[in-house]
Order: sequence, then structure tokens, then C-alpha cells
Amino acid sequence: MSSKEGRGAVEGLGAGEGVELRRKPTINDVARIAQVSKKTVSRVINRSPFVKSETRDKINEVIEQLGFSPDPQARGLAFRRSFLIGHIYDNPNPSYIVNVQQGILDALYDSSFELVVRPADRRSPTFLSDMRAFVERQKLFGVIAMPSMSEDDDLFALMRELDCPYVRVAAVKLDEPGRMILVQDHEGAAEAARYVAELGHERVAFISGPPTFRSSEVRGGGFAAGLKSQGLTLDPRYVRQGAYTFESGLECGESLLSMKERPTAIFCGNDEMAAGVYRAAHAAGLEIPTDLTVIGFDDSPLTQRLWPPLSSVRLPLRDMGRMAAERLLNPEAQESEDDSDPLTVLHPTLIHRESSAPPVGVTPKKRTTQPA
Amino acid sequence: MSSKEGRGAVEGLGAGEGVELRRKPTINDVARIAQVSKKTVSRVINRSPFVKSETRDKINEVIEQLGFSPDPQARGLAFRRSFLIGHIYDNPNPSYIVNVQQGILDALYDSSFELVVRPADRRSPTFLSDMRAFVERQKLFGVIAMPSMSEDDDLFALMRELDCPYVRVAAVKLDEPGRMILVQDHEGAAEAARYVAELGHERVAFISGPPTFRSSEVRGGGFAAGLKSQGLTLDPRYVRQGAYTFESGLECGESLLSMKERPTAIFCGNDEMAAGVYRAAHAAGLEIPTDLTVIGFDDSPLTQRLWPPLSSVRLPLRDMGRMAAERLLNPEAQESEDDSDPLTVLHPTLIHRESSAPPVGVTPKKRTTQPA
DNA sequence: CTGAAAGCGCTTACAG
DNA sequence: CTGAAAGCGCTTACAG
Repeated sequence: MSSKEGRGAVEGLGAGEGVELRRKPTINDVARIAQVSKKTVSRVINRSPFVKSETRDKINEVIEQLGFSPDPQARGLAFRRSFLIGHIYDNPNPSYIVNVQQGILDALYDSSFELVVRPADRRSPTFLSDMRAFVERQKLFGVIAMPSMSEDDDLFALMRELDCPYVRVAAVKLDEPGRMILVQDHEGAAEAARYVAELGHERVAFISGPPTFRSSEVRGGGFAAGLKSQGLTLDPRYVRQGAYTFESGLECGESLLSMKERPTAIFCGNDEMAAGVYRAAHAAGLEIPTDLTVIGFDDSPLTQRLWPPLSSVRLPLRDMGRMAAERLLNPEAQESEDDSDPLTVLHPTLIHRESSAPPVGVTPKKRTTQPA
Repeated sequence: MSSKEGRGAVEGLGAGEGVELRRKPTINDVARIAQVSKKTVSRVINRSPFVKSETRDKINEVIEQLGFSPDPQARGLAFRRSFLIGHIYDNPNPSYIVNVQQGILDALYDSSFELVVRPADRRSPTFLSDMRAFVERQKLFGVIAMPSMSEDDDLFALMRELDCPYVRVAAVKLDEPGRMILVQDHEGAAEAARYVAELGHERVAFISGPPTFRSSEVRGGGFAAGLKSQGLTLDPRYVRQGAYTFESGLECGESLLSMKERPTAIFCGNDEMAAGVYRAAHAAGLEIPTDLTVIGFDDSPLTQRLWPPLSSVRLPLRDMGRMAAERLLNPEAQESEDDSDPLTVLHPTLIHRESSAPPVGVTPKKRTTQPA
């Protein structure tokens, strides 16, 4: 509110406190009132270091006074790049999507970026051309993709061709560290395996997701590795291939539970399939966890709606979204100071609820904590 | 591909088939090649009727040939209005959100509009100023809101002040017909009531949503009206106020089921609360539907994960999103030809599953179909 | 460290 | 029915 601005505030604008325009203020208003060129205002907006600090302060004061906020459309036009972040996904699980979006929005909060959502079907014949049109038309600032979309190498080859920055979140290292966030599904599955083994289960089953999701193999691999670390092996007879759907979980569950030597514990590639196993157990007259231990993956809200509440490997969905967005907005932040791998890694954790117990007649042994 | 364009396609561009620019074509390229002014091209883009049809055809041909698509940012800047639709919501139910978004995207498909998502908290002290900044900064084309966001009169007063078009989807007539989509929650709840009455239930309970959602009273009112039509009354002793959450459903369920004369049927304001009632019934050692009939509302995926599968009133979420977006994009479409009310109305329907049965010892009577 | 000119790709008056 | 000029609100070279 320095009085120097008296002159700048002519043209019907009152000086000091009440400086207010009827229309939204533009960079020209700021420049005029601060008595500098719009180019200098632009420098302040874009945090150029080449502005005298007095000048910067004066401009910032006027910006605040006016409540000026640069028009993202105009900036985008001049920059040849918009301030829109695209979230491309094909995951059918609503709570997964909404949580990830929430994380992205956390990172975008108070920025001038907006989140544009774009569900898409990788199998559609127009998939790639649709994505090309989307990115080109909107001149997207960048794109964030979750599994299984993030696993589509053709898509990201296209993004590189279009010069569109992206971040892929996946359970497998698929790209340069700067372009992805790695979620260690492997670890989470291994933890589930160790837990099941510690409870004393030996006839242990696994229901995998579909082969079109890389996480299917990763979760299966992690589970097998976890069992192995406890001296068990994952018997192929106890492995079923599901499709990450409730129905497939039900089918695989029925198949497993009708075996002569049925498993006493089932690890499911996700919670939806675990819900299917619950249904199959119910139909077979088996009680969870007394007769059957079930562990899920995702830790979706469903876990607490089922009875008994389902133990599940929690994916840090919100963090995944937030970190992906942060990486997109600050690509330089990834240049680590030292030589360590700048790859961002996130870790799932097993959430214990009431769907697990030792197999009938077995007292749980704590192999890892109590050496025999 | 008329050969007249030979001249237009100079500057290193091959004529005919392979006309291709290295950069994205602009309105100037189209104008030059079609040998008209860019203003005329603009007229074609904007479907102005004042273009000779030959001229229009020629221009459209060039547009197609070049694969030209106008830059939404540049148009937005000139129009002083973007091509972004904001989806503002506070509903915590992910499947609700995702389904509505899918509907909105259906309507936006192949348009140059994009969907920008914006969860927000009505109770936040900065709520209105945040919304103002969002709308002003992005110069939103329009906004779509679902309950309870859609019920916030202050928000839409602001939208009118900002001259931002909007569509409110709600269970109550809150605005002019052109600015809203009405969903008859009342009807769906009444249908549930009639069904329960026909099964022979007389001790019938209702768990409502929170008073901050208008749908809470509407669903309760519809249910009471439906019972009344069957000669029953909704006894206030059997009414509980929940919060549309699983936990609140559990609490209210426990409260109802611990009554000396406990209800034999419970209608829940949404599926989440119905899941809570399932849990309460389980804890009380009651079996659904033998000992207790439960009906939900929303018809979320949860209905099929619960055991037994939950009967529920289906909300046409995807249609709600689609119609709201269509109304926003074609405000003129609502001017009905005749004098009939142009208000768009959608109707929920009861989906029968296995959570309902006659009360113990009662043979269901078909009051509506079979007059005694 | 700062500014005048030109331009991003479109549309709005205004002419004819 | 069609076009030349000016402008939307910003930034990029280019000077100084």
C-alpha cells in the first residue's frame, strides 16, 4: 500500500486499500500500477532470477493488492503447452481411481494446474489415436498413468514422440527412473506369505490377476518368494489364474475349495477376488478364518464391509498419485544430490484384520522371531 | 482432394493425398490452402449459417485433409471462456463418483470439452472463495454438481454472480428446470416400502442419511409414503438417523436390533449403511433374510459382494452424469416444443436380490396385484 | 536488470 | 456471404 502508487492507480481506480477493478485484473493492470513493463511482471510470475528485488517486491505487492492471478489459457497459448495434467486409466476399481486422483490433487493444490480425467480402453482399435488427439489437442502439460495403463509401452513411446512428459506408476521397472514411480507389490506379497507361513499354514494357495497386468506376476512372485524364505514352496496345484474381478475370485475359490486336499489359506491378487473367495467359502460351508485364511491386496474399503474383516496388503494409493504428480511438476527434483538411484519407490504393507488364523489343530510358530 | 488446391499447397507441402505439415495445422493453414480468409474458416468451425455451402464444403475438405482441429486454448482465450467442464463433488462414495464421471464423459465424447475434477468440502471456511478462484481462473465453461454439493444454494448464487453455467443434480427441485436434473429418490424409496409391505412386514424401520443431505428426508418421505399406500405407518420408534457411512449403519442397526420388539425389515438410506446393518445382524446372531429383511439404496457394487446379495434401489448414476453434461452443452435443447415442464426427471428402480423375505410365519400377500 | 515488438491461434466487432 | 483489423492475456526472442 505504498503511496507511490497513487499515479498508477488512476483511471477511476481508487488508490490504496480499495484498489479494485470490475473485470479480472490482467498483467497489464499490474504493469501499469507497478509502473514497470508487462515483461517484468511476467518475469516475476515465472520466478526469473533476473529482477531487482525491490522491483520484485513492488510487483508482488501490486499482484496481491489486485488479487491478480495469471490466466492459464493465455499462458498456455504463449507457452504452447497447457496447465492440464491428464490422468489416464483403465483400472475398473472406483476406490482405486478416486484415491489416486485425490493424491494427484493433493500435489496440484494451490498450483494453477488442473486434473483432467481420461478413462480409456487399451484394447480399443482407436486407443493410440485417441490418446494422440487428447495430448495434442489439449497440449497437455503431462500425463500420469496407473496399472495396467502404465504398462503399455506403445503408449509411452507415443508420448515421447509427442514430447509429452509422463509418469508411470507400476510394480515393475519399465522406464527411466525419472519417468516412473515403483511400487513394491513384491514386498507386500512376500509379507503376506511370511505371515501365512508363520501362522503354520502349509497348503497355501494363490489366485493371480490376469496376465495383462504385470502386477499379477509380481504379486505371485513375491508371494512365492515369501513362502520360500519360510521353507515352503508354492505348489502349482494351488495356483489359479483369476481376472481381478469378484466373479473370477468366486470361480477360483470354488475350484480350490473343492479339492480333496483343499488349501487352508488363500492369498488373492486383490480384494475383489478375495470377496469372491468369501462367497465360495460360504457356499462350501467353510468358516473364515477357522477353516480358511484369506488375504487380499489393495486394502480397499471392501475389506471392512466383509465379514470377517479382510486382512489385506495396503497400497499407498494416495501417495502414489501425489508422488507421481510431484515428479511431473518438478522433474529436476529427481536429480539426486549423490549417486544413489533416484528411482522413487513405495512400499505396501500388510494390514492385519480378522480373516486369518492358524490352520485347525496348529499352534502358530514364530519362525522368524524365534529361531527353533 | 480437388486439384484446385495445387497452389494452396505450396511452401513445400505436397498437393493432394499426402498434404502434411510437420507442425500441427492451424486455422491459417486451412485458410491459405482453401483460399479463403481465416474468418471464414472460423465461421465453419463455429457452424455459422452465413457461409455459402460450396465454400463450406471446400473448407471442410481441407480441414479433413489436414486433420485440423482448432486449438481449444486459443479459442478459449478469444471466447473468454474455456472448454473445461468442472465436476464439483463432496460425495465420499468412490463408485458413485466414478459412475457419474463416466456418464459425463459419455456426453463429452468427441467434443472438444474436457472434464476437470474438483472434490471440495462445503464446510471448509475457504470453500466459496476456492470455488470462485477455480471458476474464474479456468474460465470454466460450466459446472456439474451432485448431492450434497448440488444442494448448496450459496454456491450456485456465486455461480450466477460469476456468470458460470451449471447443472445441479438433486432429489429436490432446487432451481429453475433448465439448471437441474431431478432424480426421484422419493419414488425409489416408495417402491422399496411397497415391496416390504407386500412381503408382509409390519415392524418396519428406516435408517436415514444425515440432515446435511436433502436426499435423507426425501428417501425417508418416500418410504413413509410407500408404507402409507399399503396401509402401514412408519413408526418413529423405528427411525434412526445415520450419516451415510458404514459405521453409522452399524450403530443404528445395533440400536434397532436390540429393541424388545425389533423390526423385521430395515430400509437403509444407502448401501454403505446397509452393510453396517449386515454387520449388526451378524453380531446379533440374526440371519438375513430369514430373520431380517434389509434394503439398500444406490445399488453400488457392494450389493453383490455382501452375503446375501443386497436388494437395493438403483440410481441411474451414469445417466445422471450424461444428462447433466448434455444439458450444460445444449441449453437450448431444454426449451421444449410444447408447454410441458422441461424439467428432466430420472427414476430409480428397486433391484431385487436375496436380502428380503417375508417375516417369520407370514405368507406374503400381494396387496397391489391381488385385491383381497 | 529491464523493455518494445512480435506472436501464440483463435474470435469479435466492423465493414462491405 | 466474406474479409482486414484489432484483440483475448500472456511469453519469446532480441535489444539495450
